Amino acid sequence: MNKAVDVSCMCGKCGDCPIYNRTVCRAGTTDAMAQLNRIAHQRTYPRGSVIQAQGETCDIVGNIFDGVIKLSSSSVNGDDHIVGLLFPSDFFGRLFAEESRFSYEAATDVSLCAISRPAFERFLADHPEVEHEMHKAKLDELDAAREWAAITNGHTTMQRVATLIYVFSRRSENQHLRGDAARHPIVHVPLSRRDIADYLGTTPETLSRNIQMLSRNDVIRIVDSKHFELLDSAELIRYSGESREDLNRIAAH
Amino acid sequence: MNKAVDVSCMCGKCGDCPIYNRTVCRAGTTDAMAQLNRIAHQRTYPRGSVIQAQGETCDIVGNIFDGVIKLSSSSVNGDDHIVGLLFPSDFFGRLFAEESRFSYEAATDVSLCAISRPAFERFLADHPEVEHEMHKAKLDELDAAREWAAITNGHTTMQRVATLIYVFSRRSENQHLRGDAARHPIVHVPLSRRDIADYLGTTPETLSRNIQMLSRNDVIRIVDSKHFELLDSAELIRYSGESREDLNRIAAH
DNA sequence: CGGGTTGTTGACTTCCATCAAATTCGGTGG
DNA sequence: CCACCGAATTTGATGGAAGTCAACAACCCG
Repeated sequence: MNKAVDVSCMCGKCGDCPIYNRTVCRAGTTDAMAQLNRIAHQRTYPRGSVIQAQGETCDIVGNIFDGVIKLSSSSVNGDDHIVGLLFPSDFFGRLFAEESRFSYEAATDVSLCAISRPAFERFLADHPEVEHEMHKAKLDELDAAREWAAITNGHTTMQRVATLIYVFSRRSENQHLRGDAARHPIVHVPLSRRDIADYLGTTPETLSRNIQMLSRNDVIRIVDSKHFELLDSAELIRYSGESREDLNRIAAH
Repeated sequence: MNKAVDVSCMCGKCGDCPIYNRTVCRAGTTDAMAQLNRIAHQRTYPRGSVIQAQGETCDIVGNIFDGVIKLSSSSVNGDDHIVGLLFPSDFFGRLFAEESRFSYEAATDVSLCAISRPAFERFLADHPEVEHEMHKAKLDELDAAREWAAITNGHTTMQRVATLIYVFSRRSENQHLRGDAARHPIVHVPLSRRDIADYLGTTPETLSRNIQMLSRNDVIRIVDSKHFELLDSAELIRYSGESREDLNRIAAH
C-alpha cells in the first residue's frame, strides 16, 4: 500500500484548513490529493437549509469545514427524528446509493468541501487505500450510532440530557474558554431546543424542564440558550447514569 | 476491477450453502474464494453462548449460516439493550478494531463460517474489490441502524411491536408455510420475550400486554410463544404507524 | 413428578407528552 | 436608541402510556 503523505485537504485552500488531518485528506498520496483538489469545491449553506433531502438523488458528498449538519428522518406525520449529528471534519453524504434515506440539513451556518458523488466514487475506485480509510471511519460511525441508540433507549430524559451536555463539553474542550483558566468551562451547544429534543427523542418542553433542573441544582449555569457553564462535572456524570469512561468513549466519536 | 464470479461460499462446504449469494462470497474471484476457503471454518454455538464479549479482543469474523445473533450493549446496572440482530447471510464481527464495543450472543442455536479477524483483514488488503462490497454492505447497515433508531424513538410500544412482527413476517415469508396455501402466514420470531423487549426498548410485561392486545383484536393468533398466525396484515400495518412502503424497506434490511 | 425458567396478568406509580399561557429573545424599522 | 413583532423558550396543569412490583400460570427438563 502507498504510504500516506500528510498533504493538503481537498477543499482547495488547504494552507489554513483546520480539518486537514482526517480520513480522506490523510489517506491519499500527493497525486491523489491533487486529483481531489480538481473535483472538490467549497460551498456554504445558511442555517436551516437542506443540503440533501430525504428521498432525493444523492448528488454530493464531502467534508464539513465548519458548522453542524443534522441527519434526520421525517415521517409522514411531520414529526422528525434526528438520527445523527455531523461536525467539522466529518464526512457527509451517502456513497453508492441513488437516493438518500435521510435528509442532511444545516443546523447552523455550514461551510464544506463538496464533491460530486459519482466523481468521488470514481476516485475511490482508483484509490482503494482511501476507500479503506472511509470504510474504517464508517465502521466507527456505525458503532457510535448503535451506542447512541442504546443510550436514547434505556435511559430517562434527564440521563440523556446530562449525557448530551457532557459530550458537548468534551467536544468544545479544546476551544478557547471565556475568561481565565480558573473558571469553569463553557459548553457550547449550537443547536436549537427543538433540534436537541429531536435528537434526544423528547419534546422541547421536557428538555427545558430538565435543563432548568440542572441549573437549579447548580450543576450548570445557563449563560444563554446555547451556552452553559459547567459548574460540577462529577455531578453531571452522576445525572447521566453512565460511567466516566463510557462517556469519554462516546465523546471521542 | 476483476469481474465477480458466482462461486462458492467461504464456508468450505459450498455445494449446498444456502447463503452463497451475498457480499463476500459474491464479490471475489475464483482465486479469492479458494484463498478464503483455506482460512474459513465452520462452527456452531448453542443458544445463549457468547460469540464475542463486549470489551474483549476481536478474534473472529464471518458469515452466519443459520440462527440469529443478537448484538447487545450492557451497561453497569445490568440492563442491556439489543442494538441489532444478525440473520443468516449477515456478516458478524468487528473488523479493524482491537476490542468490541458490543457483545455478540447466540439468540438461537447458531452455525457460522468463522475466519480469524487478522487473516480476513490481510485477505481484504489483497482484494480491494471485496472490501468495496463489504463497505457498501456496511453503509446499508448503518442506514438500517439509524432507521431502526428513529423507529424505537418516536413511536409507542405498540407501534414498535407491530413493526417488529410485520418485519419478521416479511423475513419468514419465503419459508414454508404450515398447512395449505389458503391459510394465513405463520410468523416465526425465534427470540425470547426478554430479547424482543430489549430490542424494542421496553419490558417483557409491556410487550406481553401489547401482543395479547393484538391477539384480542384478531390481528394475530398466538400459536405458541414464538409463532404467530398473521390474521390481518393491513390492520397490523395500521398499528405500526408506518406506511407499507417504509415497512417493506425496513424489512428488506 | 417437582423445581426452575418463561410468559402472563393485575395494581399502582412515575415519567413524560400534550395543551395552554407567559416570558424572553432576536431582529427590524421608526 | 427604542418600540414592536414573531419566534423561541420557559412554566404550569393535566392525562395517558408504560415501568415497577407482585402474584400467578404455563412450560420445559431432568
